[in-house]
Amino acid sequence: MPEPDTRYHHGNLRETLVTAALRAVDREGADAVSMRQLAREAGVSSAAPFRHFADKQLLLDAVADRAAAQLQSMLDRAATDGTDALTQFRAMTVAYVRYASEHPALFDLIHARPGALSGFLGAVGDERRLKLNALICEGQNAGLIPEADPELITLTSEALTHGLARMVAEGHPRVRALSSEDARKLALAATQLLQRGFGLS
Amino acid sequence: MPEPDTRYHHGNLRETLVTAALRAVDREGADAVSMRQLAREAGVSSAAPFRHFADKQLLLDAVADRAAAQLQSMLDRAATDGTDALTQFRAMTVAYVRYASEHPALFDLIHARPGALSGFLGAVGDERRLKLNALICEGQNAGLIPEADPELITLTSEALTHGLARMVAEGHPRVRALSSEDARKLALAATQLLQRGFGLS
DNA sequence: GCGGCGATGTCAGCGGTGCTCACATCGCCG
DNA sequence: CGGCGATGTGAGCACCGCTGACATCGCCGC
Repeated sequence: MPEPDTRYHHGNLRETLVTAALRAVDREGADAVSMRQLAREAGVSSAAPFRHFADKQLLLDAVADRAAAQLQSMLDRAATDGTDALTQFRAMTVAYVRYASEHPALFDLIHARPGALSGFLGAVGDERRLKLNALICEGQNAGLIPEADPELITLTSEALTHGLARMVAEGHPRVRALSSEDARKLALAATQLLQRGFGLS
Repeated sequence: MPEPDTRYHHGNLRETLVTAALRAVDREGADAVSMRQLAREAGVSSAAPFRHFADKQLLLDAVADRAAAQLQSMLDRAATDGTDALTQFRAMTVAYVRYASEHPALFDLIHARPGALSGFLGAVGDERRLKLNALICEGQNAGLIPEADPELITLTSEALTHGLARMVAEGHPRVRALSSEDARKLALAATQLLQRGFGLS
């Protein structure tokens, strides 16, 4: 018994596959991973993975779920950094863009669900939107953000940060990381949007 | 001679391949197209396409170039609609988001160049940024847009419109089109950004 | 305790893919 | 008109996603 934690027949394959696939996607992009290669790395036959994932897309979905959870936890953690709404917003923006910069392929995968509800209708998008909305209302009550339709402000700031993140992620696929100076500048720009505020007349 | 415009051996294959690939990408996504399938549709052998494109990526690059040209021409056309900078900006935003909504897979492809300069460093991004910058300076001179670092305003509006476009494109992959009402609303929001204006203190 | 049964893994294989290489064919140019 | 380069062909390689029949393992009820 070389491995104490290997259960069942050969080990807990499902878990092994997901974590290996996540690393592979992160390093080489989503369409560079192959079932057969993952099976080889896990030391099982090429057909074994299909006992756990009916097809490749389902594996990628599982990877996307895990990546989304990672991102979400980073956002949550970032939101605890500041006390007022504005700095929390800024921290979330930085974290979001930073994730896109450091894990462009995973960031892609999260928003690339081909089936039904994707990126902004999926879990991450919803939670993020809720949090942003709450922050904006809080900021308005504190007088930090001008009065205006909160829905519209939320939509706009969401679009702005997502656009920044995508621009960074699309820059050089998995080459250049965002300098912390650049990140600060971008976050500043985004925050300015809220400070100035705007809305339908 | 059934075909008068077929030159050379079998016809002008290169052109045929690019247009067929463009339609295929638009309808079914980039990784749903295959060299062999395209060859079949063109009535040539599976190896023929490789006389014109050393590998699949180069074909997709050509398709992306063509799509980018399409998009660019729509943006140019949209920019002639209005007289003042603000309405021109709004028209460009609508056109940009509309293209992303109607051709999500092509919009993806344009920004997905894996090699060197991609989306925002490529031709479309540059021309768009230049045009936006010009519009903003023009708007500032006309007093329509508050004085502030034009570079920063350009970056922000670029990110905002790109973010909106991606959110729409990611919504339901190639299912739902953007209602003209929604488009108007989004453009309004983006324009508000400029009207209010903002910049580094 | 043990026998059966479901979950898990194996093997061989199907049709598809990107891509290559030796060869055939065509048009143009000297 | 003859040769040559551009273009298309056919066979084939290695890989892929995925399938079905079969083997093996652990657990659960008898």
